[in-house]
Amino acid sequence: MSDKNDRAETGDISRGRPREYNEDNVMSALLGLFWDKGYEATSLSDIMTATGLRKGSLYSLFGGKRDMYLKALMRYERDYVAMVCIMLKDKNIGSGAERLDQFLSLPIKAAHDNSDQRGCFLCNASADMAAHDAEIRDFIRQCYADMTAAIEQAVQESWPGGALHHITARARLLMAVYSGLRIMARSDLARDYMDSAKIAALDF
Amino acid sequence: MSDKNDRAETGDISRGRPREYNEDNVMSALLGLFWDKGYEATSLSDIMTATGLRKGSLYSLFGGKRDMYLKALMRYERDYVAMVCIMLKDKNIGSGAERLDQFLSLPIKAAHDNSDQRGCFLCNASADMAAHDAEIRDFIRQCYADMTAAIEQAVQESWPGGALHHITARARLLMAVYSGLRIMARSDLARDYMDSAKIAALDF
DNA sequence: TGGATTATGAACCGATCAGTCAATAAACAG
DNA sequence: CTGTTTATTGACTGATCGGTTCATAATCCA
Repeated sequence: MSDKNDRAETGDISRGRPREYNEDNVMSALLGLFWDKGYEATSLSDIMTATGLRKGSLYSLFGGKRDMYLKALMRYERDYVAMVCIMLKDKNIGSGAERLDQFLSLPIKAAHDNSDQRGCFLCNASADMAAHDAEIRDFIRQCYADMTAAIEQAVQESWPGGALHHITARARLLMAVYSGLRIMARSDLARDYMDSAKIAALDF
Repeated sequence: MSDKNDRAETGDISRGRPREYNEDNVMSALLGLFWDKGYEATSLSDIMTATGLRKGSLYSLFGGKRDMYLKALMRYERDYVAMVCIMLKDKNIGSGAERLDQFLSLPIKAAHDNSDQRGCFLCNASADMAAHDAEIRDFIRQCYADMTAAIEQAVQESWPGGALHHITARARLLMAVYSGLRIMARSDLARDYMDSAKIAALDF
């Protein structure tokens, strides 16, 4: 629940009473909640029990509930989106085609190997908050753009001699397939459905 | 606001005070609200103002808010999903390939010709409610299955001699692309992004 | 005209919502 | 020790939540 050595760990030398919590754990709990339940269905009391913090601490750390959501989304970008982008661009992992296969396997592994029905928080947030919050919408759009650019690198590698506009288009297609599978996974989409959609997307 | 002739219109011969509203209009308003804002963000008072009905009438017509949502989803199925399925199967409209083109044009037309950022209510509901409501999840899954079957017919027509498992896989792929574009459209995805994803999905 | 039946509207309900605040506690500096 | 700073806590706020109840209104049938 509390890390008394937070200050020592982080090298924080600020005065006053030290924090009893670890901000990283708080952010993880916050992300888990919003990822699973979305914005409105997550209440402050849910957040209090999940983080172990009281409102006073939460509101000294965040500006409000919406700010908590945005920060959770930013953490998702840092911990998940960025890692996927790195994977898609890392030639040490495998060929371009292999990395694309790994990319489209993510929704399947999550849903059926890990029984994780939460889908992709980015996609959920797009459905949930994007249409009514400009700042969140813009952040999501940037994440999509980053992922698409990373996909494009893998596509380019897997398609020597492909025209640039074809490569771009194919990357966008794969981004859409990924998002679609992630959203459909929330409805318990069967594994063989996802498998064959993946195969069709990669058989090219 | 009210249709005094509702009874005459519908041929309703029930006794008692006649309804002052048209159930079809109420369902349209309900669908519009949940489609745009999702379940939790839509309040009873939103529903009252949009439908013009008071809680008394609403709760005599529905079992509760969640029931209103499910009925709205069923209406979406009837008015949108079913029509898309018919279009995908109707040979009078065009070739299989042409119908698939029309199908993947739906997200683009909605988002950019009609400036409709609501996406697909089915996809939104999958992100919003499916993970925590079994009945809604099953209904959504059935809608996906119906759409996929309709897509499969058009794919089969556009791909004479294609092996059945390839046709099935391709239909599932196109269903995922559609869902992905619909979800990404909630974040104001650029038209040329959607266009090229569509072209890549159909260039086969 | 007088039940019987159904719909409507407004008041009302306890619960919960996000958010605030002031008292208290725990650290450091002097 | 005292004073300063920051963190934690729990009580409190007004608003709103989904839902209920009941008197009244409007229709049909007899």
